[in-house]
Amino acid sequence: MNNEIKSCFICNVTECSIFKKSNLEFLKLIDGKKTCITYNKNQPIIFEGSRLDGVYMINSGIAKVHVKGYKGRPLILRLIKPGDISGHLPDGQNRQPVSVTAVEETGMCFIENKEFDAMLENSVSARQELMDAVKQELKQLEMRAIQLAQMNVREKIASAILHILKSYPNNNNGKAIHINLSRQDIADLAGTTKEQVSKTISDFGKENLIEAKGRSLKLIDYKKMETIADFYKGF
Amino acid sequence: MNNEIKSCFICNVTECSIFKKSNLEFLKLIDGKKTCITYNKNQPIIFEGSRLDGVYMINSGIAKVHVKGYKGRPLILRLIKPGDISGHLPDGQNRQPVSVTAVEETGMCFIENKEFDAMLENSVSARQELMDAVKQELKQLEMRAIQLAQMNVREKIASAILHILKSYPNNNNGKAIHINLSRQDIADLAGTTKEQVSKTISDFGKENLIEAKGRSLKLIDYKKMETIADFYKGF
DNA sequence: CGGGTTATTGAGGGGCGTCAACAACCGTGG
DNA sequence: CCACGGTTGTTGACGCCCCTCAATAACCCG
Repeated sequence: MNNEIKSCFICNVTECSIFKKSNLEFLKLIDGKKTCITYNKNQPIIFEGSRLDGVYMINSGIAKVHVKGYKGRPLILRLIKPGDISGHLPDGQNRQPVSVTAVEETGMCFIENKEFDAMLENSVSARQELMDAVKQELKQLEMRAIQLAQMNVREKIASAILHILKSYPNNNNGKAIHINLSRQDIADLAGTTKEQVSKTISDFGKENLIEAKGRSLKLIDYKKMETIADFYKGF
Repeated sequence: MNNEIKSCFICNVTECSIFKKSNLEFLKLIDGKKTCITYNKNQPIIFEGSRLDGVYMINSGIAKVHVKGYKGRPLILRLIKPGDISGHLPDGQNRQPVSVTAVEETGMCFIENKEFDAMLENSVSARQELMDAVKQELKQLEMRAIQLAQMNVREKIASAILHILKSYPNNNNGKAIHINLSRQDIADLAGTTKEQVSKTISDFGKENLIEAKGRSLKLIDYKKMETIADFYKGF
């Protein structure tokens, strides 16, 4: 967990959710105020229910957004990747509604609420971008609800795999990637059990849709996979 | 669908999501600009995918928020009641992400985007309240995701019934209420089938938790019902 | 190498979706 | 007013999907 500060001006994140239109003065302001933290694999970043006096931006790596669900069972709402924002939606009592945990080694930029709020106060476009990001989250959750309610296990797992692959960079160059997610994690993402995940992934392998062995995953037939998870735009 | 304008100053909605802290000048501004519309039972108000040049506030009645889900099957995300806002979250192409349909006769106040945006522009507290309302929606959707992913049918239907009753005024005075929702609607809310809803409601009747006959519904044992839907805060 | 975690695979059974038949309800028109 | 057809609700039978349990294999890290 090193703390080397990376300047916003050399930030390699091209698709940033809320600083897309920020002008130079703005970046300058933020650049001086933020801190950068690197989290290790499986290291918790935000705890559901805790208070947090600022906002995180993912700079590198991948993290999972999850909640403690019914009877304590975890549910992974989504994976987040560079450019995504986190911790910006505390509830009325200023508590975080979700947990965030690093999946791969993950670099985070942190801005204190004071600075963040001041920024929003002063910029119409920043407010606009924040609202757009939140809308995006709502839309995504809406899709999750549909998936969980109406898909069968096979379809849900196909969707989960596609979501995972989309979260990893270079996912479509035909190379196998190593995902640091257990079968249980995939199950918690798809809304099923780890055994079903094992069996279904094995099925997908036999059908030549993917090549999967343990945590190494390679997509072979993207088209067919999307057909199974017949899920247009989104998640 | 009459269009008589009701003044904000005599508005009977006590728990309004975004005008709670609005001062008098503010109400005065809005009062002149808004229009009021009454929708009949089952009448559509907002179409998913359509464009809408303003924002609705429910003034009276009940409406369902629903989406076209997987393979066209509907999913009801939630019921909304007086004080709730709607249509305020168009996506990037200015399209509505959800449909809204009147369940009971429903009175709506409509404000054009131009006025609404101007209001937000000018008021920190209005922005705050809008953001809070959106956060609330996110939290609620999060709960829905957990329900749909992790509860069994009995639990989901118990949750759905409690949600319905909470949406109706005077739900806890021990009187039967008439809900204009079909078994299919309840199924689309709970994430199951109409037959399961019929059977489970029948079970709940035998267990003396509710008295239900057709669309008349009376809650007998709230405590026990909540235990089944063991679902603390929220939905 | 060894012990603990994780993954795989199969067997078993129950929950729940599907189908079907019947009953109840509701608005319409004769 | 009753007849009637269409929609909605109820109930049971059936069967399959998928959860659970368990045993074995593979993997990972010290």
